[in-house]
Amino acid sequence: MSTPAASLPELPAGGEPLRFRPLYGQVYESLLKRIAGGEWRAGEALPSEQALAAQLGVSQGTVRKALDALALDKMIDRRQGKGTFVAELTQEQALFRFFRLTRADGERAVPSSADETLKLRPARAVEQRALGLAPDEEVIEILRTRVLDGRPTMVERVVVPAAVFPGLERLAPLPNALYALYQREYRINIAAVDERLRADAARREDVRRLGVVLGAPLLQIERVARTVEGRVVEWRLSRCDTTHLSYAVTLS
Amino acid sequence: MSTPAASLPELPAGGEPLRFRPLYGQVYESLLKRIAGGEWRAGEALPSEQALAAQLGVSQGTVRKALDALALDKMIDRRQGKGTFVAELTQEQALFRFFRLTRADGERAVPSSADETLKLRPARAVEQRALGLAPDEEVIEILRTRVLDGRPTMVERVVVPAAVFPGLERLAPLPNALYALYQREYRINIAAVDERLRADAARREDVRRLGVVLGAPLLQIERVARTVEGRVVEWRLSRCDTTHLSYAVTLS
DNA sequence: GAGTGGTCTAGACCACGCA
DNA sequence: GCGTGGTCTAGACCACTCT
Repeated sequence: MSTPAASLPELPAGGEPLRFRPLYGQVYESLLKRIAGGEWRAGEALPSEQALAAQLGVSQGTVRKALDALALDKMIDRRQGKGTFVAELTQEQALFRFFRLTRADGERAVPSSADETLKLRPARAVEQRALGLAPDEEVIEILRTRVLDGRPTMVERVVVPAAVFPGLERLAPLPNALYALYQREYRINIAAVDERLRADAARREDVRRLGVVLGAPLLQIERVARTVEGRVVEWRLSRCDTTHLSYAVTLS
Repeated sequence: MSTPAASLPELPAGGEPLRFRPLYGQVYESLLKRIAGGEWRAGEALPSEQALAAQLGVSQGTVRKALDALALDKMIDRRQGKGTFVAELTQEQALFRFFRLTRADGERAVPSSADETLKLRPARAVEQRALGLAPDEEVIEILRTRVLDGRPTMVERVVVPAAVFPGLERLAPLPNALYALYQREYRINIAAVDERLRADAARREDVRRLGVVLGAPLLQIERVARTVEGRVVEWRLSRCDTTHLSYAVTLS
């Protein structure tokens, strides 16, 4: 667990001769834990750089470097003249930050949902592996059709551990942006998602939900979503009709 | 053109009341131009921070901030104790940095090429648009089958402006990693690629090259590759059999 | 005007690579 | 042991937001 944080130098590998660990890295970890622990809620301001420096007994420059790293990792928002705030997923950010389907003209399409069903059931083998669950643990399955530009475009199956999201099945109908809900209702912040894409032929369920012909090529996206601490809290399988939309990503 | 650089604050929008521009941003631009202009070749060392600071008449801290930003944008490599070097695409980096196909176990598959053909021909409309070419400009088309784990997996069509890569058609057979070749032979550095993915049914050419059945679902990847200055110098269309591999990406 | 983050400087010291 | 980049500090001043 505990992702080394993209913005920080790599941690020492296992069994090393005890490597150097910079001060600002410790400040980073300390602040990260306090944020994750809920000391400040999403949207709330942290103490000022000066205050944190005094509190932690380090210079302002060191605090600044830790805060810069936290901002790079999207844990906080810094606003000149105002302060430093715990990052908040607005409905809009939650929709677009992890949603890559775009129209041919490059505009992001806004999804809505239809035919949503929720189920509480035991985890399947693949879900156990992906979510790191013990045998017999229960999951909540959300099955829904996503509509873009008025067309049913995507069949989405979302699976989360019931223990992590207790009572989620009673919150239906669910909002469009699940990750904002995770944050608001369960204080769980999705920090990154790993996606695996492949092409697959439409099955009967796809035909029924999307109106495509049997065997039509669909883009299948398998996703696991992780918190800052590296805990996997969601597994998701989406099957998309890419006739009018495509999955856009920039690699650098 | 001139991407504002991911690591720098946003540039003033058009027609603004003349906004503040930090010193380190100017240093960044200055060094970027000197690197792009070939003052130091790929792999060569830049002057030390101290030397640059003296040369530019700013403090070492300001130079450092500019160099940090350049490193973030993968323009330079910094090595403690050694120096600062213009980023170099090794054959391996070039292959993996922009290549997302991975095996089920998460290991990156190493591609090789087969059935390569090169052609010099006028640009088609779609290529003119993507590459920003004038009518009647010529392009070089590379058509090849990519083999992964011993299986023909991908049909790849690479199209580049003939004016940008003069004589490329005489360099066949081309190496596996084209971007290392672009850098070595033409001093063109690919900084980022934009990819658009969709699912499509296998056509006759796919059947012949990949051995899939007609209509089988393929993952189609359309790519444009950009230099640091934002110039699009390559357009690429890949069609992949994702039976044994998938396209993996992390969003954060 | 007070308070915040952002920039810039100058200098000390540390970790690392190499000869 | 020297030169490099990396860390840490202390302080001055600037740009921005709000009252």
